[in-house]
This record gives sequence, C-alpha cells and structure tokens, in this order.
Amino acid sequence: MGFNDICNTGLVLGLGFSHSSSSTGEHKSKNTAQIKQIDHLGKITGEPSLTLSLSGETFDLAKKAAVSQIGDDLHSAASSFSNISSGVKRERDFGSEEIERVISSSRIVSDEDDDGSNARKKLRLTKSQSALLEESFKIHSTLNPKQKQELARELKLRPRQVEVWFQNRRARTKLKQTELDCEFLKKCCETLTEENRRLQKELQALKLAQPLYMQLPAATLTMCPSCERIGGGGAGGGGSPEKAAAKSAFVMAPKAHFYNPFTNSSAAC
DNA sequence: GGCGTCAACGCGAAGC
DNA sequence: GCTTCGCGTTGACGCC
Repeated sequence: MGFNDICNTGLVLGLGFSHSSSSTGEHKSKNTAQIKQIDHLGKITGEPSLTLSLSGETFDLAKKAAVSQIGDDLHSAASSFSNISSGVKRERDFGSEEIERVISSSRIVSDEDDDGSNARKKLRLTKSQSALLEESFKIHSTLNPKQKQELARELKLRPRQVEVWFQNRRARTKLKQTELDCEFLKKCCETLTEENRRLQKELQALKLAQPLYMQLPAATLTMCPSCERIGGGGAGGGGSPEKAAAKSAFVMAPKAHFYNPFTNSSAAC
C-alpha cells in the first residue's frame, strides 16, 4: 500500500511550516484549514509545524437550517428548573413535558436532592438511548433545533442532554481520529527515516566509487529526484573558455532543494 | 485508591 | 443579543 492509497481515507495531513503570526485564539477557529504546506517550489516559510485535520469536517449545514424553529418549539418552556437537579445550572431549551420525563426516566434526580445537597448526579444513558443516539449521529453529526427536539422526545431526555451528547460524541470522534493520524504519521516518520538511511548508504557507495564529478562537494550538485540525472546548465555550448568554466556542468543550486516525501514516488510511505 | 469513561458545565468565538 | 459550537475541565460512577 502506497502513500496515495493511505491518503484516500479522507484525512488531510500536513507537514510543513506555519507562520508565527497565526497567534492566540486562532486555534479555536472552527475546522479552518490550518495546513501550512511547503509549496511546489520547495519554498519554506515560517516555523516548523505538524498539522492534522479532517477533510470532511463541514458539519455546519444543520446549524443553518432551522434556527427560527426554536422559538415555536420552546413556547412551553418552564419558568424554573430548580426542582430537577441543583447541579444543573444551565438549561435553556427545556420544556415542562421534558422535565417530567427526565424525572421518571433517569437517575438525575434522587431522593438525596430533597435534602438540598448540591451534588451533580451522573446520568447514565440506557443501551437503547445510546443506540438511537449513535444511529442518529451516523446520519448527521450535528442537529438542528427541530431534530434535537424530536430526538429528545423520542429518547425521553431533555434537548439539552441530547445536545451535550452530540457535542461530546463529536469530541470523541475527533480525538479518535487524531490518535489515528498520529499513528499514521509515526509510521511515515519511521519509513522516511529508513529511506533516509538507505539513501545515505547509497551516497556512501557512490563516494567510494569516486567518479570525477563526485570529487566536487555534494552540496554543489543538483539532482533530479525522479530521473536521477545530474542537473545544471550543461558544459560548453559555445562561448569563451572562461564562460564555459563559469558555466560549470554542476551548477550551484539557487536554493535548498526541498524534497517532498509526500509527492515523490520514491517516498516509501 | 487509582484510573478510565462520560455526562455536564463554563467559557470564548463565530454566525445570524 | 442570542444560539451553537469547540474545547478544556469537572465530577459521578464503575471497574480493577
């Protein structure tokens, strides 16, 4: 399996250099492509960085869909939620009906709450609730208010609980993907190290052979990585001997020739 | 008791 | 200004 095969998994990986100007706060920008890559000329700018992202992370469609729905759906919202759980401080999208269901269906409320203790009770979703949530998550990883309401009604949970579940679920997905990406990059690193070792050996062997052109410092040579021909302006071609000498067959590289392992076929990964 | 999991919270940012 | 999101964190719970 080559690198291209691996890369057809929807992952976007970037090994490159980021600008130091991308400063505080920007790490929170939503799913923005933060991949700073080395361009085709091998031009490197900024500081070294390693970036990961998912190419398919465009989950904001549902968000835009039905914001206007929420007002109608919440017209029956209860005025207070204090009798549910004193640990629950934030509750925007609830209704009295849902409150009743929560009381009857979850362990969020217990007799202990009557004594005024402020302990946050842990809700454990049932298997069927989790299954339905998972099923829904497969279809769309974000919910619009209407979908949330419907799902909450179906699950006998508060909309807020459904919302939190989806948020946490997205976070878990992202974490898992990051771990996979990390593993993949580790393997890439190992493979490239191995290739580097191999190329160093080849270079040593060539040096031992000592052909004429190899007597020049290696840094002065440019070599096409694909055809492995020594590049340069070519010797002679007319003109004075001085010019010919100046136009050596082995020209100095104008800049560091960056070798991109992800675009070159000789990269092992 | 240590540790992992996960629901829930708080906050800042972004979009409308 | 409101809502939703991502992200970091907290706290309850279960397992060893």
